[in-house]
Amino acid sequence: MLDPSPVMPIDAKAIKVACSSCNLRELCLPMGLSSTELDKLETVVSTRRRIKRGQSVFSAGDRFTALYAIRSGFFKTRITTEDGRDQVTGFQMTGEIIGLDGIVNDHHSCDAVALEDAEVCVMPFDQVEQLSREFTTLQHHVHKIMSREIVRDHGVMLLLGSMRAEERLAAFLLNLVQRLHARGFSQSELVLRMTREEIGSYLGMKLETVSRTFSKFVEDGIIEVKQRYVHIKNTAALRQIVSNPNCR
Amino acid sequence: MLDPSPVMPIDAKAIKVACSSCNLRELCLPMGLSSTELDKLETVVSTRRRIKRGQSVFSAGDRFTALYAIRSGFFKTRITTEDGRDQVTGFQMTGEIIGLDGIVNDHHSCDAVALEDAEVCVMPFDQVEQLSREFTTLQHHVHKIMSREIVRDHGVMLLLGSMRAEERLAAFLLNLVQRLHARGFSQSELVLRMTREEIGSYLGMKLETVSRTFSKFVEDGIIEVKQRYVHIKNTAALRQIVSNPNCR
DNA sequence: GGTGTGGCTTGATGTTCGTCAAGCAAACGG
DNA sequence: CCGTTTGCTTGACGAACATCAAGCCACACC
Repeated sequence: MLDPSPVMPIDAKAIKVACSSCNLRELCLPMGLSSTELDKLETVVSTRRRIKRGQSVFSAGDRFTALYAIRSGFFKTRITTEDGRDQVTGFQMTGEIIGLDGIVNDHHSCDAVALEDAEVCVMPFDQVEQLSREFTTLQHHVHKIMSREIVRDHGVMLLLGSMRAEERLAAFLLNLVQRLHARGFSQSELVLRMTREEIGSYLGMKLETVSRTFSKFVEDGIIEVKQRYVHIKNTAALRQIVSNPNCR
Repeated sequence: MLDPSPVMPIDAKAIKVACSSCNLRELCLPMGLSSTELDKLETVVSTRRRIKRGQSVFSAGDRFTALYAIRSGFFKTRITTEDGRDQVTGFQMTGEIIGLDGIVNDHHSCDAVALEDAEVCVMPFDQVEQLSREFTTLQHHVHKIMSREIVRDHGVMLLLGSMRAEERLAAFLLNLVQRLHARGFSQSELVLRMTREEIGSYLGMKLETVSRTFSKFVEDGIIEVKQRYVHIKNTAALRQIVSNPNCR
């Protein structure tokens, strides 16, 4: 009910956002909302933040205040233990929501690092909660986003707990290319935004093993690799590898 | 606003539930709610279900209708792939909420199997959503429960992605005993409700390795094991194992 | 144009854990 | 009570992956 303009921070980086004209609205939080609901949502998503490559949107320990919708760019989320262990818990791209980990303890438990220059929409969580008390659609959508994250994580557990190196990498590539395709990119070509080491951390293997497995796929004619560029020549073969535990 | 009595199913297993007198209310959904909010919640949590050992509360593919609060008993959740792979994604005990995986696709993506005779409170999700539009506290609490699950899953990824067998089992035992202690049980003794194979599936190792690792801990005088019964003699040593990646 | 530097590849070797197999203990059911 | 089943333990062996090491490639920066 309140006009957002007077409370907007005077910040060169704070840009008025218009979800209704955002070309990500079918991927992002506004999915399925009516136009009046969209109008209200825009008062919540009032600012954007630019993140330079290597910088974090938030870090473990930071106070939780907002969720972030990725407008452009590519992120990794990562947890670190006191004893210096590191685990990449996910890679996020355009239209995906990050920050859900912070809700439970009012502080974030992981870092969200930009793997390339990026831009996010800031969604103050108390306002998201308030609005989702008004709009059933939004409420339900927020629940779905959280549930999706849980289901995704279970999939990663399956991968880490029961797959071998080749299966993991094949599943990883298929997942990436599928998500990119949903965003209008090629089904068969992609540019990795992360290092072999980051892939390895996510997949529970060492960077050397990641590299060797890439080489193996190239030898088998399944993919072409040139540094970060990957061309998937045989999607079916990758699927085969994932779904055939006993192919040795 | 509606009296629940006339719509209560006439079912011997449907018992009127009273969250306000439930001794789990500090663990379960009602946490932090005022007494008037509690009264309302009771109209939502109108039935209980008894689950026999080996039976499922829900299975992958089942239509999602409700969340379940565990009143008594011990569960595992498990996902299965078409090619027959199996992954235990968690073990749940008294006061914990299961079923969150079902929200995103209106169908469950995992099975929730009782590892002993159990009883759950059925919480129809549309009613939970309705009530959490009325009560900020409940809304926020639901969000926290989902966020907690996400953070927990990230912890499991860390375990699966970067720990070795001994570290995994040590972390697992510490986690179990800590959760049991929060429920009033011993800090040093526990009875496992799951088989070695189920532990192995959860921890991404084979049952033989689980068994060998138990034996190793026994040899080192860290624990005593008699079948499912485990006595932790040296909690510090277990912690040491978890937090010392380079202890070889 | 050299010269770092970070990221990647590849080889040789070692360790951890999985696999296969056998045997035992506890629980169950006639 | 005995036979059967299920779960657990232990050993021998092998496969998969980690580790260590060397060298290469692409790219940024003087």
